[in-house]
Amino acid sequence: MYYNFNEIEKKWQDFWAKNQTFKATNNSEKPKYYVLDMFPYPSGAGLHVGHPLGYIASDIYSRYKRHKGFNVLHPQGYDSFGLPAEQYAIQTGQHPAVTTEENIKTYRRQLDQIGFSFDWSREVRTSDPSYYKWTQWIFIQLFESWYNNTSNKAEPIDTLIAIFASEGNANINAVCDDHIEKFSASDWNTFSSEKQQEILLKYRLTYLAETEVNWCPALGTVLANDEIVNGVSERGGHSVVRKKMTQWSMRISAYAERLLQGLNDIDWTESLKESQRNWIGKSIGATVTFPILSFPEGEEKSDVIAKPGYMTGGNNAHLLLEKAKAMRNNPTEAEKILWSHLRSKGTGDKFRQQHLIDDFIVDFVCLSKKLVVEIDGAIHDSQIEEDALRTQRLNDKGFKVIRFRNDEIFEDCDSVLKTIESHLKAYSVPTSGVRGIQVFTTRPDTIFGVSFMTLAPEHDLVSQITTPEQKNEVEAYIKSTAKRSERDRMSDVKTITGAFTGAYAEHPFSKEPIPIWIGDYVLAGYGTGAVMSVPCGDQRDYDFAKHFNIPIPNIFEGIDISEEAYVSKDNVVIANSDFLNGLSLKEATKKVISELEKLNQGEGKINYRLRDAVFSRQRYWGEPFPVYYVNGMPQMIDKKHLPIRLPEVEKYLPTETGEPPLGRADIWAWDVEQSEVVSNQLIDHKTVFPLELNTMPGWAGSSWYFFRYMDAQNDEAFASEEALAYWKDVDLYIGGSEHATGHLLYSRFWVKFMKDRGFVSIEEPFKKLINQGMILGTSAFVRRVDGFIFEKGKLGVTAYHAGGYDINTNILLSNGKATDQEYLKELLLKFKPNDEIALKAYNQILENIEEYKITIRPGIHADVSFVNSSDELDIEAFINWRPEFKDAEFITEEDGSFKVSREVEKMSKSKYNVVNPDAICEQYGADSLRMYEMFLGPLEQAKPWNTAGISGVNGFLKKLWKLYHQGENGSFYVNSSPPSEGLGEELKTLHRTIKKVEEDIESFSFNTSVSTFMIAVNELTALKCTSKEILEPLLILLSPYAPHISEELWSQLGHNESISTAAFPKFDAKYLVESSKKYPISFNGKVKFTLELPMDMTKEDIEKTVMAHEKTMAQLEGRTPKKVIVVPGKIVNIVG
RNA sequence: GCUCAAGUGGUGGAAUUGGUAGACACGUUGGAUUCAAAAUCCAAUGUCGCGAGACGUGCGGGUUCGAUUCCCGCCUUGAGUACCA
Repeated sequence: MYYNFNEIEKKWQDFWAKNQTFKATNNSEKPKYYVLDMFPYPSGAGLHVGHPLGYIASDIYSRYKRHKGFNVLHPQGYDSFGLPAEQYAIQTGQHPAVTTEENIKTYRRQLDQIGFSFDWSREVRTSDPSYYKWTQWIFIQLFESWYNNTSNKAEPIDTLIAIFASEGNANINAVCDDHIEKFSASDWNTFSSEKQQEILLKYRLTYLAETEVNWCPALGTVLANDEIVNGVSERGGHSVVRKKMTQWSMRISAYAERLLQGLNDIDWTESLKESQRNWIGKSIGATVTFPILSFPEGEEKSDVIAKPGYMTGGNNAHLLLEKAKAMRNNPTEAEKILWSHLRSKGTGDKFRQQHLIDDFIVDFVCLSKKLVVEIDGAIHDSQIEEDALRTQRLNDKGFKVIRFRNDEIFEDCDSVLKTIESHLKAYSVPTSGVRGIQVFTTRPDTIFGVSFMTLAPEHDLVSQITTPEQKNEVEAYIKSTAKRSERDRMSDVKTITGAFTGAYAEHPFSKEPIPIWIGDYVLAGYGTGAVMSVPCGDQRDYDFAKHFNIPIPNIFEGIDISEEAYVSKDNVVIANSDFLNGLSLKEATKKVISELEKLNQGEGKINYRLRDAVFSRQRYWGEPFPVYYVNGMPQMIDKKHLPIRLPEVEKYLPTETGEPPLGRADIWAWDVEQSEVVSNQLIDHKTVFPLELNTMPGWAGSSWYFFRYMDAQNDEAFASEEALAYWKDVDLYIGGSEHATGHLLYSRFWVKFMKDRGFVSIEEPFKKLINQGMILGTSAFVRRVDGFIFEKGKLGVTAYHAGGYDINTNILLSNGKATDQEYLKELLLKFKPNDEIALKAYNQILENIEEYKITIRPGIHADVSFVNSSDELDIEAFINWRPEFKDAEFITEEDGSFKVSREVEKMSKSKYNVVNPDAICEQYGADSLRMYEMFLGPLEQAKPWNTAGISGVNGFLKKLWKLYHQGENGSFYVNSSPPSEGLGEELKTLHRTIKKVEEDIESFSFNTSVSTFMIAVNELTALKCTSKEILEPLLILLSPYAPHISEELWSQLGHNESISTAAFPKFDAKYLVESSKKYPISFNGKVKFTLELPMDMTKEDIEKTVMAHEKTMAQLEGRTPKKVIVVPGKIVNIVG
């Protein structure tokens, strides 16, 4: 009987499926263990050998844990919403559900043939309505929650509404939008429902907000940063513009600190934690507000006008403006007098008269300092209450109101003006940053080193502050940077660009004017989109200042900044900084923050880089939102009507008007009376309303799927309380590091949220996480003579230069020829360059040809399936595949073979180096594939695939089979005789193997345990071991790695039950006790010979024996050693 | 630039606490078996050297009786990140 792996593997895969061998139960006496693989997307291309690496590792661990007596949950499913299926649908018109179903079938077939111990009864698919019902449900929970900073957790929105109704929002300490107006309880209660909803949206954990996106009009879609190359879309090369869109966002920033702190409690690799830490990007510093000194062109462009929201808007404002104009033309006497003093910057600041603010026409206003001056006639005495309300409203808008009586102006206009001037002077910039430039800095101590400000070109203020003289330059600059993607702008450090706005800000302390520049090294999305530039302390600011000839004041004592900025935070002593002189970084920081707070121009602040996550996608193939709109306000559909199913559309493209694909659906409106989705034609905005047209992003479904596996069929809840309480969290999670800042951060966020709201009891989803390294492909290249490259000088050392020239030939060189210098020189003579300059260089090179190394380019990718393990190309197959080489000249090796050159690259279709596991399973079997993938090297390390090596593990399995088939004609033979004295060596081998394999699995060092099995089988084969006492436990050790052959031999040993739950053999150290040790005897640390001595020999005896040995004498040649070091059980070293 | 890994034969890699560097495989070479091939088995295989021997874990130092392992400096490669103000 020979080892027929195809038959055996099929047999046991069927057996496992039929008997549901790996079904996990939700209640068990055994301890639980949850092993999870990262959610696969079922792509159309199927699996290549790189994909199963992590699955094999997790499967080995799962099987091992079962042997160790755990109730193991090891599920699998599909993250089946996603772009590729949608792209395919757009191209072919096929419904993504159909292609997804097909792809899943392929995946399942491929996974099954590798023999994974998944509990398929718990399979989930994110695109299945019974699954996304719960994704929608969680979305609603997020919508109905807010983050209470005081309790430091998410709470139901009802608690917030209750507070608003009883005390307004003054004392709320919540994570919310910036610049929320203050309101009282009575305000709240008089607000319209829309107004209340609008306010609540600013507090909800998922909310609608305007977000800037990369919009590609031609594709009708939003692109990610890395989908844009050189300012145009990667696909198609269409132009991309930055556009504001209203989209759902997730307030993940609320959890920044907890996401950061949580990293300390989980067993992940340091590098992974580090990238999450960087992503969260906590920095401690201060916000500083720099007032803007000049609003050229008057303040018409100030935010009062720029944000029409400040007016009542529409018809009303239009009427009021007319009225204001009339009032302006008919001033009262007092107004006339005061205006004569205020106009034309009589007080130093520009005033306007009869100006419209909100619903009010105020007498005089200085917009830049937010000061309203009202003159009250006699009539005002009778409307004190109305005036108080008016003042209150204006205050809410940030204006200060001062009132004078008519007679005050008539009697003592000077003192009136003085009062006004003192108010103008006292005006301090509100910290909201509305009237100044707000920046965040981690180095507030360097504030006296500020010599300019830099705004991101997209900053809102830019258009408002730019002077007419600078307008052209600034606009041209903005235009030129808009073309560069965020990534381009950030990676290109060398090109320094920028423009001066003509405006100045005021230094908070020195009151000096500071020029305001714009530069694309400042990014709008980070911090406040503005920087206080300290050229002496920041290299980017330094380079910018040098480039534009901006002064570089030095504020560091004893530091030379003539060549570069002093960016170090060590040994800082502040100088030239007024009240900060002589202070250290720490002292100065503390001092400056307290001074800023006194001025109301800044405060200490902790900043996080983590931005709220955009949650809308303009796609078809994703979860629909359970949301409809009433008067533009989003409404959640009641949980009991979920799921809201994805509607049918006739095409998967955006609509002609640029709406997402769901805009094409005919039946996509919500009837609140019937509680069902109905035809769009019925929309009347009374009982039938439009539904949300965006869908959810890929990470929605994958942020909580690990809970669904605990109770995958549950209709009543995303998982039952019992299941959640039993399985708790994932004990071991294996997957790629590419999810470091996406999936792994978002899931942690959702889990923390779900814990806050009491839906789950855990704070972190993944206790231990391992990244498997990528398996790389070994590409094959057919080398074509298309030019020569010359390298001169010491290769590998710094000094060498390369040159070369191109030619066009259809000559293909076998790799041996292509690397043969003599041959290449011959070839060189045949192909002279055409142009004169190259010819001259060519002749020079020929004269000194010995000094050069000639190379040619790698060549053309050949499909690896045409190449055998000795790198020989099947020329015929190659020509059939690439007919353009039909007439090519193939220069072979001396023996007539044609060799390719090899290079390690990412495994990818486009590089023709993909190896399909199907072919491997067919030729060598799943057990060989499993063992070989592990044998390749450490799990976490990237390594190249080379199919040739698989014959080694395949040979091992054959050898193993033989070990159990030492009977006549290779029949099964295992001897169950009791252990005898002769079993000593065999027991030693067994127990050494048990020890090593157990240690290796526990430390995820699977590659070394494969070697251990090989050694064990080699030894047992040499010992001709046939004893059941040895061979039976050996199978259990092996079964996690090679489950099929283990099951087969296990059943041949007479077992009727699967090997999968057999208890793991117990290691017994007594079998490994050695009586003697072969000591390496070294002289000055170099081993010269070995000497076998008893283990129990004392140090002194060892020394004596060694010194007396003839080989020692020979080594010493009569010298007397200075010292003899004896480490019992280890080594002897003789010095001297 | 920063952060984190990693540099060991022709190749993948091993050496878990400082103690015989190169386990285990692949490949290569030679041999056996075979009509032949596949498969299988045996032997050799770090480099230089006929040999004794010398040299060898990216490079340069250091600590130590002894360093792939620890320390300092540098170089290279890979991954992540992106001027985070």
